[in-house]
Amino acid sequence: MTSVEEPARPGERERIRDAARTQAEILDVATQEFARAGYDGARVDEIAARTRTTKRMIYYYFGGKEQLFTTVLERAYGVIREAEQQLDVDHLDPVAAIRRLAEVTFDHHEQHPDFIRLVSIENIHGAQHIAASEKLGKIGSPALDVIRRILTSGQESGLFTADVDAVDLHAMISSYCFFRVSNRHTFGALFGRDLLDPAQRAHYRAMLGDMVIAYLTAERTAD
Amino acid sequence: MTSVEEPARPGERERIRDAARTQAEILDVATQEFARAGYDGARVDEIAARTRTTKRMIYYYFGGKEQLFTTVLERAYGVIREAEQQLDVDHLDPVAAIRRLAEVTFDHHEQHPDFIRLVSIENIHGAQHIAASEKLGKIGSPALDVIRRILTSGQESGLFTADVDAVDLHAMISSYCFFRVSNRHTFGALFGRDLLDPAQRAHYRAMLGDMVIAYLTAERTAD
DNA sequence: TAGCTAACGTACTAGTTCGTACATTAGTGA
DNA sequence: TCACTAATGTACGAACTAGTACGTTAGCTA
Repeated sequence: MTSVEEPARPGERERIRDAARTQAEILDVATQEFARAGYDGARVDEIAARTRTTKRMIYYYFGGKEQLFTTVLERAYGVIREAEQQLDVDHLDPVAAIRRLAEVTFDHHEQHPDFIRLVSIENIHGAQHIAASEKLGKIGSPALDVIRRILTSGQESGLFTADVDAVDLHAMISSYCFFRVSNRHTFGALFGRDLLDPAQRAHYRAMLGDMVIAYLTAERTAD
Repeated sequence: MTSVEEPARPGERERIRDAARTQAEILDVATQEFARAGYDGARVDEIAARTRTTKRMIYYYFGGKEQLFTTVLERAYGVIREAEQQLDVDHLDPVAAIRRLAEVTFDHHEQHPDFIRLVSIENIHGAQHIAASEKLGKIGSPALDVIRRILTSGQESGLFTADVDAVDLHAMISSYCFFRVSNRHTFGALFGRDLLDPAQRAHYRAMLGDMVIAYLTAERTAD
């Protein structure tokens, strides 16, 4: 979890009333509850019960279930973006840079299953909350800029032969990482293989990198 | 839709009572409703209202909402399996066969968005309905057998260098095809690109084939 | 330290939703 | 054609659930 709970730094005794802490606590629990049960399956009463505050405060701070979910989404996407901004691969050659990018994406998806579930849920609802959000609409993805730079560099040097742009490549990498987490349960039930098996982790991680590099550098028949 | 409605073959006048037809009609509508709104978002009353029968019959034939969803899933997976059984690529060389397999998978996902949504929903609920289903547990995938054959052939001939088994490759192909449909909305909202844009269809279809072939046939550093 | 307001809690309601008790009839087999 | 049962319709209830009216208080500021 991306818990923002500060366990009352020593010396600073915990106040009874703390708007920021209450909001953060609601968002933490709401994230779990929405990820657990989906939008309609989530219960506002359940979220309230698992915080130190009451349902009243959810409506006081967030307005309603719908806006609460939107805020949960906004915060979850914010975490991703922050992580993407940490990404520094400019010192690597294009092939190594792309592999590194793929690996970081792979790791990040694995480490944030709740985020994956929220995105799946948002897709079931046609991305209506993203559309309704001021914050989520306009902000681009830092990862996309990174991909764009690597891709240009690789294509100019002739290393990369594939006819793709940054968004395409991002979709390719994301689909692999996302599916592994989002479809873990049905895939496991139907094929008897746990895509998140720790023993297989390195294998799947390498597979992604190999796949992307192979695609980008494959010999193409001129067309 | 996989509508099973037989519009009363001429000469055979439509009976008032027809168990098979009633059940099929319920399943058709339930498929749409569950795919539209998710498990908890779906309304039993809404399903009933959109059939020519009543809610009473849903409980009469299926027992309840939960079992109805399970039956909907069973039928949806059945359709996929049937399609996979049509697949005949044994006359093609391994490279062409894999590309054909990828293309058929690509097409099939695109043509059955409701199925994709149902699987996404089932994953949100931890694949509990698949686990509860007698039918869904044991049946393997015909596509897997096909992949297994192609892979063996390609690896024996030295064409394929990648260290993957059939399940891995199936996951790789599925993830690409699945994501394109399942995450269409959030991806579109965030990156301004519709992955299902008809004008881009051929591009994405070729991209998948290129990717898989490149991965399977890439020159490997011996390890 | 007084008072003001943001922050909070309790108790309730209106509407919804899954599920069922009970009554009825179409169609079939003897 | 008669009786029997699978198939069907109506009406209702119990439980849940998002949201709110109203009252209270912690803690800051003048």
